[in-house]
Formats: sequence, structure tokens, C-alpha cells
Amino acid sequence: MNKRQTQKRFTREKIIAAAKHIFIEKGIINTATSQIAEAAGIAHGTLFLHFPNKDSLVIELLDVELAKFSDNLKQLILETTNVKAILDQYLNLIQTEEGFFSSLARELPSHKNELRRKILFRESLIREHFHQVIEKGIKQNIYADIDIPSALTFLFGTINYYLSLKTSFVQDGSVIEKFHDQIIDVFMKILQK
Amino acid sequence: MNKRQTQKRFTREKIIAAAKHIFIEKGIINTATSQIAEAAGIAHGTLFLHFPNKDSLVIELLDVELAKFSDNLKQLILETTNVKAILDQYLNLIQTEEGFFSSLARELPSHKNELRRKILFRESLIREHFHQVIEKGIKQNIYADIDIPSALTFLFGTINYYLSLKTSFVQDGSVIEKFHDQIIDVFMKILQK
DNA sequence: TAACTCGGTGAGTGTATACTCAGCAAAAGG
DNA sequence: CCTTTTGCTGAGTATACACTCACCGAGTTA
Repeated sequence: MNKRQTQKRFTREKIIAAAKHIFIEKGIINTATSQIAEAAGIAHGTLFLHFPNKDSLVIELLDVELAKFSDNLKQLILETTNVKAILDQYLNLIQTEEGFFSSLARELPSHKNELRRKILFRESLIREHFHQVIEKGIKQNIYADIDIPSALTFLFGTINYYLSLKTSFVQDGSVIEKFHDQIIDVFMKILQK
Repeated sequence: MNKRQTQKRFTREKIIAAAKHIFIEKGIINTATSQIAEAAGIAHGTLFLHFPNKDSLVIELLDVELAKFSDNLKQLILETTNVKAILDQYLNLIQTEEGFFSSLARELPSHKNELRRKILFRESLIREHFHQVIEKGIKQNIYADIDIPSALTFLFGTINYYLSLKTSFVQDGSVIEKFHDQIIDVFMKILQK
């Protein structure tokens, strides 16, 4: 790889890093492409040499981040077997990137269809993991014979609610940390025989 | 009231009616003041003679609508005593104005603080009603001794999730109707001894 | 070293949209 | 019937933002 290619890749990475940083702080919708360029230390026009438009930058960024998250979670799930432990790990994982997920949850309904589908698809993969573990528990007679999709919608809906209204629940710090135990308690109550 | 005053009030009402109609269809953020004016059959500038800016129109509209909703709910709650019946009525009430509430839920996190606080304040009044009824049930040993605020966050979080992602859950018709029974079932499971 | 390539630049363009204001016509007032 | 008031008009202004393009200069190639 010659000097030019190296430089080009470096610039692209600077854009993505700057974009992620500002998106977390101000949300995707409220971030202008000119601000991303400024934060990345490049000219405004340069951004459009690397991405044809704002949406494709957002999609690439989300794809990479969500894939990273999914992989981490899958790893954790392989290591644990009971729902409580998995939910605990899941919440911890969200917490490490809470700014990112909060910004995502806040703007989820406003995004264009393609973007929203991508995000919900990732969520559905995670749902699937939970579904299997719960199903096994029901067969083993550990949990009540509930409607799993409904229960999971309560779980994801609630987490989403906390994340999207984060600033109304906490001034500083983590919402997920604050409500970690309550979320687990109520969800386990739903599964309870 | 003379002819001028009558006309002025009539124009104001036309604006509010048109605004509500378009907000439900396209959301508040995606509705231009010029579109409201056009739908109301008045000049664009006229809108700003009645409301100093877009926000104050939105706030007045929401205040009126949410107050109407609160009053209806309070009435229903006086007539019924058990949680299941109240929740059933609550869901039915949302369903009658589902377009409005869906649009509200979708944009709730993006609204300015003042507006968000107003909406969440209304929600907190409704929470209070539920809280009291559940508390009574716990004292009468009908329900488990759970943490009521956590349980209610699950409920409101889930309803909010269904409403804000309505288009991802149903093509046509009502999300609330579709998931009515599941919502009640899971919530009653949380209260169960 | 001369010609060429290509990533980067930033002023400029197009578009959307909240809000303004000089002027109009009908109603109110004397 | 004349003057004043006032609700309304809609072209115009200010601003924000995504995206373009003619040009530049360092890197590459022959």
C-alpha cells in the first residue's frame, strides 16, 4: 500500500471516528456533515469523496458498531446458560456504549426505513438468542409457559424506553446501571412459574 | 362578540384542526408551517398572527389534547376498580387516537425539553392513577409485593415502544388492538402473586 | 525531471423552512 | 360617509444544511 492509499484510509477512519463521537453527543439527525468534517480535521467536501452522502456514512458506522456488539454478545451467551446471567451481561454490554445506544434509541423511529430495518434486524438476532434460552428453560420446567415474543417485547421496549429518555431519568451517569437490578427483577418475574 | 372576533376565533380553530390532522399523518417535526397554513386554507403569514412560532402552536395543541385524554381516563378509572379493567380501558382509549399517540411517542425523545416535560408530566399523572390502584391491590393481598414504579415503567415503556415503532409492527390498522391481550397478560403476570 | 494522477480544498449552489412586513380590504367607530 | 382599526395576504428574508466542482499540489510514474 503506497503513501496515497495509506493517507486515504487514514482520512476515512478519521471521518468515522469523528462521526461516532459527535453522533453520541448530539444524535445523528442533529449533526451536520460540516461538523463531522470539522471534528475530523478535513474539508467539508472531502467527506463526500469517501461517502456519497450522509446516510451511507451513518449506515456504514452503524453496521460496524452493531456487528461488533452482536459478536460480543454471542460470545458471552456461549459462556452462560441461564437467562438472568445473560440479561445481566447484556445490560453490562449496553452500558459500556450507552451513549451510542441512547442516541440510537432516541432516533430509531425517525430514521429512514432502510436504517430502521437494519437496526431492528440486529435486535431480532439478539431476541433470537434470548428466545432459545428461555424456550429451553420452559421445557426444563424452570420457567412458566409464557408467550416468549410478548415477554421479550416488554424487555426490549423497556430498555429502549430507558435509553431513549435517558436524560429524563438521570442527569449524569448511566441509566442502565441505575435500573439494572429493577429490569432484571421484573423480567424474571415475568418468567417465574 | 362582533364579526371580527368571530372570524379570528374561527381562523384559529381552523389552524389547530389542520395542524392536528397533519401532525398525525406526518409527525410534528416533518410538518412545515406552510403546509399547516395551506391545509387550513389561510395564508402562511396568518399562522404567525395567531401563534408567535411553531412551538407554541404545538404546545397549545398538545396541552388541549392531553388534558382531554387525562379527563377521559380519570372518568373511566372512577368507574372501575381492578387493574385489568383499567388497563383495558386505557388501551382502548389510546386506540381511539392511536395516530396521535403514535406520532407523539415517535418524536418524544427529539422534542425540546419543555415539550417533553409536558408530555411526561401527563404520563406521570396516569402512572399515579395506576400506582394507587395497584397499591390497594397489594395491601388487599391480591397482587405480589412488587416495586410498582419498575412495573409501571415496563408497562409504559412497552406501550411506547409499540406506538413509536407502529409501522414496523403493523401495515394497517391498530398496533394497540393487535397486542392488546398480550400487553394485559404480561402485565398481569408481573403483578401475580 | 517532466507529465500525469488523484486525494483534498472550500467557496458556491440548491433547497427547505421558520418567520417578517408593507400593504390591502372589510369591519368598526364617529 | 369618512377615518381608523385590524385580520389577513403572500412575496420576501434569514438561516441551515446536504451536496458539487473548478482548482491545487503532493505523490507516482516513465
